Amino acid sequence: MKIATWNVNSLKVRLPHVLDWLAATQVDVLCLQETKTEDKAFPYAELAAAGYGAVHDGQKTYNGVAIVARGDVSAVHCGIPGFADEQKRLIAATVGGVRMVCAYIPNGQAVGSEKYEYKLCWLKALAGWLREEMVRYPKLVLMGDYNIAPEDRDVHDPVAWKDQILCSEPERMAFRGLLELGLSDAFRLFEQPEKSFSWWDYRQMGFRLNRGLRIDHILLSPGLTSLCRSCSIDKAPRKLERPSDHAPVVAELA
DNA sequence: ATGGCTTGAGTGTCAAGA
Repeated sequence: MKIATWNVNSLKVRLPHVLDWLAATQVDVLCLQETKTEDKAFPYAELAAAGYGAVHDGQKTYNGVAIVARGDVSAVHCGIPGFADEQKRLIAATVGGVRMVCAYIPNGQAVGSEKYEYKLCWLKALAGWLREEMVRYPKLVLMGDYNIAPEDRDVHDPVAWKDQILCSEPERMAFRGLLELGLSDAFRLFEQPEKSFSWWDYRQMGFRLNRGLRIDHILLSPGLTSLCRSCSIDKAPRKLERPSDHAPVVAELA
């Protein structure tokens, strides 16, 4: 089974890229973040024509998450149980016997800001819920836009980014907290090129100069880690006209 | 340079992203 995560930064704008990419890669499950659309405008028909079902939890303008998949999608759940949140940032569903959790973790804006506190609270609630969810579902994958670069090697300029948003120690501690639940970073199970990133700023030729961060991740429960055969970042869609600022991350499970 | 792009809202120009 081939699984992937992609922050598309508006599904309305990026739908042609998504459809082309699905056809080219033949992934079985694709988690989307920042659809920026309400459910009634979600392109269910276009995806169905391509052979994919979908579940979506969205809102106008901001956020919005979806799981696009071939085959049966069951036991759909939106949001973190017990954590009241207006923002549509998490959707979970079971596909092919695997629990797929698609998350758009808050950006945090600036260290010390109100949004930063919200981000840390959100991560704490996520970890608390996942601890139980992993018992219920031994085969679980958490994928999405984490808005955290876990280590300095995930940052093009670690000195400039030191203690900045996406790289601060409390954010990295929260990421390690997820690993301590038993989750593994699929990307780091394999040898990878140096300076591998999943997001590049639109400004200042960020992509051409490879000034990026690795903030999109696929984390696997122990029951899936042993089945993971590969994990990579596909930079091809980032090179297209009017790209998302994020590239998809793909993993293959036996 | 709290800037530099891009998106959605909505028709002015701003909020938000990362």
